Parts: sequence; C-alpha cells; structure tokens
Amino acid sequence: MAWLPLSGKRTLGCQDVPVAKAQRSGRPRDPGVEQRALSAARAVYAERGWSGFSLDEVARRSGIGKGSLYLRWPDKAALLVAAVRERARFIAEIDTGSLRGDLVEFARGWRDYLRTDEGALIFRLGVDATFSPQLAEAFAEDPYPEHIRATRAIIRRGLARGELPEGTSVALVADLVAGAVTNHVHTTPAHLLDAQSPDRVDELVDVVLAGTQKRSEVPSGTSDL
Amino acid sequence: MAWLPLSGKRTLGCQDVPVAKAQRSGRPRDPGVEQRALSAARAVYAERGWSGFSLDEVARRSGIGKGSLYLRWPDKAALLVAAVRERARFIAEIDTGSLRGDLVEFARGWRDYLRTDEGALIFRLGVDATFSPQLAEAFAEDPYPEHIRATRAIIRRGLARGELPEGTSVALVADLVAGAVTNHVHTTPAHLLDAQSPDRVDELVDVVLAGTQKRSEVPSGTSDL
Amino acid sequence: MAWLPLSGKRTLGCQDVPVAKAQRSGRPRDPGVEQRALSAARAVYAERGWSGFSLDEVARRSGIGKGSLYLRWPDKAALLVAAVRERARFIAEIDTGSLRGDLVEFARGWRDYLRTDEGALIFRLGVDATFSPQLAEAFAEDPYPEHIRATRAIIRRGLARGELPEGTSVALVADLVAGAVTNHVHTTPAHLLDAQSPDRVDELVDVVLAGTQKRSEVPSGTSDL
Amino acid sequence: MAWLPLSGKRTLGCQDVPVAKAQRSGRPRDPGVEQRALSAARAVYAERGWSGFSLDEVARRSGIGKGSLYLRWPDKAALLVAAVRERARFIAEIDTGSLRGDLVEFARGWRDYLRTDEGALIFRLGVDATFSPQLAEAFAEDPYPEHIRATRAIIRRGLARGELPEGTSVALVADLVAGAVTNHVHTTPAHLLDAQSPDRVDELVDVVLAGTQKRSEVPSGTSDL
DNA sequence: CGGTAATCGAGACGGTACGTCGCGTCTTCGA
DNA sequence: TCGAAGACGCGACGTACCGTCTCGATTACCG
Repeated sequence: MAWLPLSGKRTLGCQDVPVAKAQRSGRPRDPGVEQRALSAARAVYAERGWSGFSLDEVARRSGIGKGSLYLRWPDKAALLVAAVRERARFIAEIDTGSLRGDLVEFARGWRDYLRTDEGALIFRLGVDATFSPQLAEAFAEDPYPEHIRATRAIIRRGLARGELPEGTSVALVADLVAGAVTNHVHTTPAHLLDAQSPDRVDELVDVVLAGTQKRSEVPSGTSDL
Repeated sequence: MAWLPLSGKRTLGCQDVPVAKAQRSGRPRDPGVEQRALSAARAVYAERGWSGFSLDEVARRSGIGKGSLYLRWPDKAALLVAAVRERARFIAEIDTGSLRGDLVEFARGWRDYLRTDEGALIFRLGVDATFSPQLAEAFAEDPYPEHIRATRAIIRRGLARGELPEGTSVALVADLVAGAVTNHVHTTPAHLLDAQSPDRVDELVDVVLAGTQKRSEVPSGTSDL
Repeated sequence: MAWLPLSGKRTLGCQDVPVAKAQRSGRPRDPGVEQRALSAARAVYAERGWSGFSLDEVARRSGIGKGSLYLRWPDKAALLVAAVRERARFIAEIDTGSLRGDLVEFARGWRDYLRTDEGALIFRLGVDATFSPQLAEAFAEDPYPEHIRATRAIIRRGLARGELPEGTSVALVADLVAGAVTNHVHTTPAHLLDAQSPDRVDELVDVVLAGTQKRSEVPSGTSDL
Repeated sequence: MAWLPLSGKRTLGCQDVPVAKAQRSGRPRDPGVEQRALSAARAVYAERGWSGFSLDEVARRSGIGKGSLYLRWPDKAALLVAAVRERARFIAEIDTGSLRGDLVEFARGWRDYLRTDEGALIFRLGVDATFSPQLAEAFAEDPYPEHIRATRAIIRRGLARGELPEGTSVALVADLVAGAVTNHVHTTPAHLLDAQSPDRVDELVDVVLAGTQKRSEVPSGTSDL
C-alpha cells in the first residue's frame, strides 16, 4: 500500500496555452517557472496562512515576475489550489487483502494527512469551493475529493469479495468512515489527538463494519420510532 | 423538540465596555448599531464570502462608522463570527424518549440545517477557523460546534438509560453520526440530496447503533472479519 | 521688483473636496500631507526626470500612502503639474519706471528661470499640455503661461505711458521678447549661456524697442518684397 | 524655394549593422520592416503621446516582432526620434534674393509647419529632448533644430550682401525671428491663428529688421530710453 | 546544392510602476 | 462619551510595458 504522488495527466488548474497541440510559436513556457512558483506558494502559505498569502511575496521569493504568474493562473486562489493539489494528490493504493485492513489503512492515512498542513489546506479548499464561485471554478474539474473516491473504491472491492452484505450502500459506508474520521480530527483538540492511541480510528472502522453486518441479520433494526 | 434560536445571554464576542459597572458617562451605546452591523455583516459574507468580506462594505451598507465597529469587535473576523453565530445558535431540545429517535431527529435536523444558508455559513466558518489564526482566536472561547455538543448530550442520555453498552465512547458515536451526516451533505450533489428518500440518514443511524451493539457482543475489536 | 511666489487663491490642481464650503464631516485633510507630497514630487522629479518620476517613489519618500495621493490628484501628471506650479508661480512685480527697464528685467528673469529645473519643467509642461489631453485638462484652467501674461502687462503699461507708438500690437512685442528669450535659452548650448555676458538679452530688448520705434517713423519699411 | 522632404542619405538613428561593409551573411534585413515600424510609431505617438508611447503597441500594430525593433533602435526613444525625424526633415531652400523676402518666407513656412501634425510632433520632441536624458541622447548627434539652422543660413547671406549692419549677431536675429514665430503659434489660440491676416508674421520680421537697422545708427545699446 | 548564419514573427521572462481597494487607526463634528 | 464620516499609512491586488530571451521558420550567401 502507499500514498503515492499521483502520476497525474491533468494540468491541475495551471492554465493551458490556448492552443491544444504542442508548440505554436513564440518562446515556449519554461516548465521550471511553474515548479518554482508552486513550491514558493506552498512555502508562503505554510508560513503565513491564507490571509497572509500574497502573490507579491510568492513572486519576490521565487524570483518570478508577477506577469509570468498571471500567465498561468488567473488569481491567487487558483495558484494556491494548484500548489496544494500537486502535493495533495495521492492514490490510496491500499490493498491489504481484507476490507477491514483496507479501511483501517485508509482511516489512519486520512487522519494523519488531515493533520498535515497540506492535508488541512486541501480539505479547506474543498469546503471553500462549495461556497466560493471563484474557488469552485478552480475546483470544478474534479468535484469529488480524493478521499471520497478512495474510500468508495475500497468498499466496492469489499462488496465484490462478499465481505459486505449484498445491497449495502457504498456511499453510506463511505460517509461513515470518511466523515467520522474528518469530524474526529476537526473536533478533537490537538493535544488529545497526539496522545491518542492509534486504534482510535480502528474502533471506528469496527463499529461501522459491525453495523453493516448486524443490520443484514436483523432486518429493520429498532425501527419503532 | 425544536431548533430554537438561542435566547442567549452571552455577548457572543461583542466586546463589553471596559468598565464593569453599567454606564459610565457620556452617550450610551446605541443597541441598534450592533444589530444593523451583524445583519449587514451576514449579508456581505453571504454575497462575497470570506475573501470578499470587507469592513468598509459593512460600514457603507449599514451606515455605521468604522470607528463604531471597532469599538465593539477587535477585527473583522470577530465581527463575522459574532454575526454568524447570532443566527446559528440553536439548542437541540431533542427528547423523543429513545436514543434512536433522538439521533434520527438530530441527523435529519442537522442535514437540513446544513443545507440552509445559515447552516452553510456556520459550517464554513468553523472550517475557516481551523486555518485562520485570526478566526480561530475569535472562535476559541467556544471551541465545540453546537452540533457536536448536541449529539454528545443525546448519547450521554442514551448511555444513562442503558441503550448503549457500557464503556461505549461518547465521542466515537458522536463522530460517526455527525461526521457521516456532514460528509453526506457535502459530498452528495445537490440534486441527489433533493431526490433522496428521507430515510437515508435513518439508515445511517441504524448502522451506527447496530455497530455499537454488535461490538459489545464480540469480545475483540480486531475480529476475524 | 521681485519674482514673488504668488499668494495664490487658486488650489492649483489639487482636487477640492466635493463640498464647496468649509468642513463637511469626517476627518479633515491634513494640509501637511499636500506640502510633503509636492515637495517630495519636486525632489523625485529633479533626481530622475519625468521618465523616472514614480508615484510609488514619491509615496515612499514622503511617507504618504498612495491612497492619500490619489485622494488629491487624479494621476501622476496632475501631481507633478501641481508640484511644479506651486513653485513656478510668480508675479513679475516689475516696475522700474521705464518700459526698457521693465523688459530687460523681465527678460533676464525669464532667462534665468528657464534654466532652473523648475522653470524648465513648467515650460515643458506647458508645451506637453498643448498635445496631451491628460495634461491639457490639468492645465486647462490657466491657458496662458505666466510669462506671457507678465510681458503683456509690462507692454500695456509702456503703451499707456506713451513709450511705444500708438497702435503697436501688444501681442507682437510680447512674442518678440518672450519668444526670443525662450528660443535663445533652448537653442544655445549650456556652456555658451554660462559664459555669456548679461547684456545678451539686453541687446535683444533694444532691438525690439528700436524696431517698434523705427517702424512708426518709416511707414511700411522695406516692403518691396 | 521649397520645404522639401529631405532626400536624406543619413540613417537617422537607425542602427547600422555592426559591420561596415555591405552584407555579411545570413538573411538580409527587410527594408519594409523599418518603414512599417516608423509609420506605426508615428501613429501611436500621435494618438497617445509620449507617455502612452508603447513599443508593445507599435509591434502589435505593425506586426513586427519586438526583437526586430531592438535590432534597429536601442530603445523606444530612439525609435520615436527616428520616426518623427524622417517626416520632419526639410531643407528651407529659400532664396528670394532679399533678406526680408527670405525671412518672411521662412516665418510663414515655419508658422504653417508648426501647425501641421508633423511640425507639432518634431517641435514637441525637441522640447521633450531637453528634459529626458534618454531622448536627449537620441537627439544629440544633431542638436540644432532644422529651423534654427535654416534661419541662420538666411541671415548669414543677408550679412554677406550687406543688408544688415556689420557686427550684427546672427544668433540674435535668428532667436528673434524663429522664437517670435514659435511663441506666436504656441500662445495664440487656434481660432485666432486661423482668422489672422497672413501679414502678422510679416510685421514681425519688419520690426526685427527695423530694430537692427536703427541700432546701428544710435551708438550705445544701453540707450537713454 | 546543402550548410551556415542572420533575420523574421511570436511571445515568455524578470522587473517595476500603475491606479484601486481594504485594513485598522486617527481625528474631526454634532448629538 | 458615542456615533457618522472619512483621512491616514500601509501593502496587496491584477494590468501594462520595458528590454531581453528563446523558439521555429525563412532567406540569403558561401562553399
């Protein structure tokens, strides 16, 4: 298993030159500029946060002209999205053989990732994107966050192997696992998260799995409301 | 039961006058100013989001001098937090008698609330607060979001009534229910949410309850699954 | 006699606050800002010329925010015009008693003034204003350059005293004196101007006066063309 | 006599290829490029003035690469000087036989030329050059404006023919005639210039000639007037 | 006739200034 | 003293140009 940087084919928000095919005319864009910009953007963001995230500073630090930045990204939000996504991209190449193993692996990875600067940012960007038209556009190409996609794939595999009762909703299980972990990280004070035994999220997965199992046995639960 | 606007006595971030005793001297503060400011702040935030949230605009719209705003809130983050919280406050006076009933009630209410403008605001603000030190500080006095507090209260009552196995972690169940609902709302496209049968969240609660039940039967969490 | 700074009543391009009468409301403009700005503008212009004249630099040097500058002048041209005019204003309070004395006084003063940084600028601004709509607007309130007005006044006095033949065109004499001096300064290399005896411009005046005198004697000159 | 466009052999600021001898190797320069560039430069300068004179715009309009422009002129000032001079060049081939005739011819021509777009351009450029070191350098090779040279030649001829008293300063007379005409054009509102009888400048010349004549009669310049 | 070398249009590059806008503070008047 | 108004210093925004550079394509000559 691994959190691998995505060998992505997508440009990730970095504006393509209008022409589709190879080089058109004029001096070609220096690919190094893009890399330096994204790296400087991450550095500035890490130091000063979003409110202190200034394109002027990115330009100053990377030695890139502002013009060249605006040639690639339409505004500072887009640059930040690209910068963070580049690193945030991973494919949960999780395959322990069992559903539980996969989910535990995922839950731990996601928890740790969320506590990372990059993870925190990508998550928040996802939320902001729901609200900000500006950000939403930058995010539009890829509406489903990576972690949601990853969980669903794992669950589908489990279903195929018969580890989950037939008819179990993939989305439902995914919401439970990913949502619970996210909620956990965002509502637990940092010092408690640090102190916490690693099996906190394991328990979480167990409850979910037990729940789906049990429900298939007792048809309609305590539905006497 | 009800989602009641809190008849709060708390000042909610609105700075008290330095002197402890009531009025000191000079012209007393106009209470209308506070209301107009908060209302204008909500309007601006809704229209332009955090990055476009400008105190100058709030002042312009409400006809309040910037001085008067800074007399009450230390910076624009504090004003926004106060503005959103004022409306967002509710107490889940949920008491159906059974744990499942309460949780289902809560899950439905939270789901609907999240899709509300106000709910979206408070949720986003919470996320923003995780990242902006400025906002975080404004949030610090009251770190736990309302919905988390509400869920925990419900679960504690259930534990007391013996509806949950002894030793069940309150935080864990709360994370599962609240997190799953939140995740559900934010990762499901709007049109699917609309079309969805109301018992989507009911199922969710059932799985969680079944999970906690089952786990108490099988000794070890790291089962043979 | 003297080249006196004009005790001007005009605001000279510094934008008035919209309201006509005294103070309206809000914090009043700091008059010191205007002074510091104009002075810094002159300094920057002197050092770097028009092409290096940067508002950013003026702001930096004077410790004034760019916002405050743009509150007063619509663009950098207007600021420079104001800065230069403030110093350039003079009233040729020339009154030696005789026409020749006045004209000589004026011619010397104008020659020396033109060789000044400020004088050179005001002259060039006047020329540029003939061509640039932007500058023209800034200059519009005062189409006649100061030196033209001054010369005409002197000549009119001379006419009144009978020192010039009746019917002599004021404009014609003014063009001759002011134009010749201007042309002289702008076409003579600097080192020659420095070396030159002061009576160079005196001669000039004498030729003009002699010419007007003679023409009144011999009706139509050598008009045999 | 005539105001002839100069059939100039001079390169006029257009940089020679470093090698003295004709063509070295490689593709020869396209002569059309130079013409298109100068013409576009004049158009841009006429429309937007010096401050709005942008090489990018010249390149865009003429369809010439910026590289090709910098191959020919070292900077935008040089391009502009070349562009304006190309059209502005004339040789005052004036020879009516008499000094007065020549001067009147010159004065009329200069007056009309100044009111021309081209004349205005070259005049303004000359003034700008006095102030912008960049422009001045571009002008340096040819410091005396065409009209000054022309007047001086005329006057020298007059002196040689004995039409002026011996010892009369050529520069002085030239300043008077050329300066007065220039001043006249630039300080008289356009509608008055239009309405004006053509002999306005004739008078001017007469005064100057009369003045020089008279002065030779009365011994001391510093007369008793 | 193929190679070499300069030119051509195009446009990216690092900079710097533009003119605008917002923050949080300050300073006035009138209530 | 508060409240409205708005000036203040600061600094980021996104745009436009400068003068340089690097592309591929073109066009002469030279061997």
